Amino acid sequence: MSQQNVWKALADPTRRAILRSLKQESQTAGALAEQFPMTRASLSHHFNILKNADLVRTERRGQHIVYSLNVSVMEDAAAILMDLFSTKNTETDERS
Amino acid sequence: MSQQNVWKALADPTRRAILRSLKQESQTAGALAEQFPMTRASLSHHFNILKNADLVRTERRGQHIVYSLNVSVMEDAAAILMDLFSTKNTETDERS
DNA sequence: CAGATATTTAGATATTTGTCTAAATATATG
DNA sequence: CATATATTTAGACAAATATCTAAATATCTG
Repeated sequence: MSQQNVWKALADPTRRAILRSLKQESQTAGALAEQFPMTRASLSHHFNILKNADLVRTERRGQHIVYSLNVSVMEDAAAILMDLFSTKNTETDERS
Repeated sequence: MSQQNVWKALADPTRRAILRSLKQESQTAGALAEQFPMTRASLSHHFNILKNADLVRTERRGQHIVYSLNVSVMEDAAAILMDLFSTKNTETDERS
């Protein structure tokens, strides 16, 4: 997980909404898809970005794939976020 | 300030580095420009995005323009960020 | 005012991003 | 095995983004 991947993942409102939904309960890709006005293919793209940032995990259950928050990485991410706002300058973040 | 503007502003590593630098002290556009390997025009573009998110403020001082953190909005932004990670689902964030 | 310095704006361009449709893959079940 | 269901992948495309160069604007100073 690169920090940049996390920031990029969080920059999109659909992806933040996915995370908020998963915060309430783990769900299959299909269940998530019903909550968003776009194709399943588009959602799948967002899932990939969230997986790349290590913010969610997947587990196959029969035909379904269950998405859940990767809680420990969410906590890391929160720390990264907060770092930007802390008074001390500790983050070492490569420029692109 | 829309939330989306804040998230987008924070998605770029150069802009996060600008914020970290301003966290230490307010600086002129020129002083900031010396810290980044890109043209002043490109930096100016990033400044605009940060201003749009209301994360920084400007004050003209003679020929110079001094950039500083908009502390209260930075605090708001931190709250927005943390909301995504809290256990309760309170954020109401429009999808694009 | 004229020239120098500081910064922004305008316009061009290459890359990235979000979305779609169509096709592929994986699993379950009759 | 054949078909149905769930999900992902591939490929295309429009819009957004980051960068550059060149020009414009603003201020200071002799």
